[in-house]
Amino acid sequence: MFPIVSFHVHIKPITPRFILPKASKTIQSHEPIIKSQNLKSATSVKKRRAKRIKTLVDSRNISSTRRLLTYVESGCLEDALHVFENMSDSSTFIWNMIIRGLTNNGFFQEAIDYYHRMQFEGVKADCFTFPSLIKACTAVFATVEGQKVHSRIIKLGLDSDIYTCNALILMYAKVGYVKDSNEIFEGMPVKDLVSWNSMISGYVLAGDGRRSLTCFNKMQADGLKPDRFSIISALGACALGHFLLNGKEIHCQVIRRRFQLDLMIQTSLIDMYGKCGLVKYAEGVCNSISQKNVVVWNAMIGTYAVNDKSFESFACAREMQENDNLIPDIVTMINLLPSCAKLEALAQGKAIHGYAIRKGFLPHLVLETALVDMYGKCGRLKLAEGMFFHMKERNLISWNAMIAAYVQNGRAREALEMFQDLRYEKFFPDEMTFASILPAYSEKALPKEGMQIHSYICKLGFATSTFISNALIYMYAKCGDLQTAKKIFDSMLFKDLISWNTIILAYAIHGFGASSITLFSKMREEGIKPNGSTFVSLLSSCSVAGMVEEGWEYFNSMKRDYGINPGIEHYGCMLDLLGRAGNLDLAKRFIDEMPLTPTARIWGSLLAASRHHRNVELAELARNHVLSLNHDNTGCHVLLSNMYAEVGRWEDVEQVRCWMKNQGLENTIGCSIVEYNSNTFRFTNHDKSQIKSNMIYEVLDIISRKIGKNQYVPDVTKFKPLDLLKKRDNAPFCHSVRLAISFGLISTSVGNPVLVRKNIRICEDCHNAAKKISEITNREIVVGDSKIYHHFRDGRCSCRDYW
DNA sequence: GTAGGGTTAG
Repeated sequence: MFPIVSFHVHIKPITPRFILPKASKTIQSHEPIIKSQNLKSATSVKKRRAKRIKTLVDSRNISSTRRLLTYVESGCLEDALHVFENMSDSSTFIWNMIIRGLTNNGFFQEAIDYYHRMQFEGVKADCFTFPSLIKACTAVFATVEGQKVHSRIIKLGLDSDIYTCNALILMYAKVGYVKDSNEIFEGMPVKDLVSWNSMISGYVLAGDGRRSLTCFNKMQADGLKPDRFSIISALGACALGHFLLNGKEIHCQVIRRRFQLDLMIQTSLIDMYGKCGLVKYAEGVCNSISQKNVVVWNAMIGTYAVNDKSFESFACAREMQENDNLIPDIVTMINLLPSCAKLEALAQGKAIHGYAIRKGFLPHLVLETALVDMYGKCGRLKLAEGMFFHMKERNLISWNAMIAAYVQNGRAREALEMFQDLRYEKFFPDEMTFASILPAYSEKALPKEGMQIHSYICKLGFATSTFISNALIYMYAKCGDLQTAKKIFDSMLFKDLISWNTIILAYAIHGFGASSITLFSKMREEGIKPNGSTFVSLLSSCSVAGMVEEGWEYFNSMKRDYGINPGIEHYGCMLDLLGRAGNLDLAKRFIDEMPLTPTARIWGSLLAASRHHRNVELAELARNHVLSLNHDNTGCHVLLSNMYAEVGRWEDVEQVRCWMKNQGLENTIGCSIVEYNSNTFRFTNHDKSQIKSNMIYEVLDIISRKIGKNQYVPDVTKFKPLDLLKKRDNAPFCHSVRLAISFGLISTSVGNPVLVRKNIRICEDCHNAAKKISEITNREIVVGDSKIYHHFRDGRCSCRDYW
């Protein structure tokens, strides 16, 4: 398939979830990603042509002005500049020539600089100067410069010049001031087809597909016939807003107007169908093109990529090289990288990176951002960081990619720091930023911090977005504020499947299984069809709330009633349920018989069940499987080590600890946090650093005496004296959760629940203590551990003592 | 003798 050549790329073994139904779609490991002949850079045709023209022009006796014009028109910029700098004449005409030459050859800032020089030298700009100059300002997003130029145009009385206005329309739309574009457009005394096309295209540039189409229709109502430019832009609008019906209408128009052989229109049609999710239609258009160019192929590769057809996108890239002998370009790379990310095909991704370096594609803002994204999604955070921090130029999208990479790799702290840093840059967060950062808040924050980010979202006007609301529901639920999560859900104008899945999961996290099931019924009543994720939410809910029978019923109904094949996540939830029921043999058999390869999560679930039912042998087996999968899940090892300690197998404890040390794995330091007066208070075990420390310990002492201080210390007779000492150092009496609960009890008013968040799972001793504390203090205590929320009330916990 | 609108991209 694709890029690169000088070495063969091997794709990593693909886990079952990535195998497509058709076996023919697999990538052959012996196939290089990019063919070798494509590595040879195309000899510079342009340079040779320029040389020819120069020889021709030099041999003739023509004026400098004519010579300048010829050089500019043939792209011989160096020669043009040389002639220009040696000319004695300094007319507006020759300045216009040089500004146009610079702009058309991509030297935008230089074009602006020459305009300044022109002003400095007192040469008056005219209506021919501005279109090229504005184009240059647009290209480099020189908003302020563009506005100054606009004032100058008004002063010179050129603001009704049709060419200049058309250029201004595009400039304002591209730099984010589409209202100004519209004002210019509406104020034009005479509009031509280009003016309409500029406005249609301007709305697309501004991301407003709906207004673009309105403009397209208005133009026709005004009696103007759309040309190929109008159609290409209008198709862009349909692609942007996923307006399939409008897109199809335009396709009909294309056929009626006999535009169907226009390659650019065909490309736009592929893109439109691709973005609207109609892959078959896109393929149809693509197949009808006899002479495809790279852009057509790229549009098709992009279509497959956005429609989750990663293998097809690779196959398409191969076909482009093998059948059409075309060389992949930067856009090909950019379109393929998401497919690498989807398949976690790191080798392919690296091969593309290597190819890009060899071809001299880097540095390139979009390509580098796509690489950050790919490395992040393939779990290579270091590579993503290396890419991002070495980028010469970054925009909001690159920042979003890096923030998302941190979040996806469990580094919420770094993600939050980056989000703070963003404020020091010239960027304002957009929808994507919030969608990426909210999971980090879900991981780390408490309700007040969550509310702060929520109000920031409202301030920037993103609160009505379904996309963002879904992320907010999850964040509030994970922060412990289920009520606000539900409030947001209820107030949403448009709820999609993800909204329903999220609210069902929200209740699952808090152990309210019955509510999850009620919500599922409501969802069905509203005609929303569940998907695989819905069942992950539902089965988790059944598992957390101990609803074993209901869980089995939903698991069986997936395939039977909804045609959904259970995935590894569903098997994981069922295993949690079996673990809760206590039949470990059945759980083990369930793993042996399941049709998918067990993952670390599956073995982790068995390990948790073994811990709960004190089966050390099975726990060892589960941990060995986790080890064989090369998974660095610290929790598994700590769990086993604790089990060994509980039965007094101290040598084994030491062995696990030593092994962890050798592997460079550190035991996560447990900490619990409580919010009080908008401040977050953090406690570690035996913490005495808080201001109210004395009071906290006094309260803890009173409580402990009431619930029986030694009641939950494991049987000490099993311990060796030295180990007993060690154990006492870490006595559950002073565990961070209890310190946090004590602090919560004295700092919150009676009647309100005490909310504590913990970074690791709650231990059995503290779980028992929390139940007792809720009983004797008559307070609701809510402890969110790394997986679920425990609601302690009247001596009972919502998890029914299984977690 | 000069100028403006278009395809694929995170």
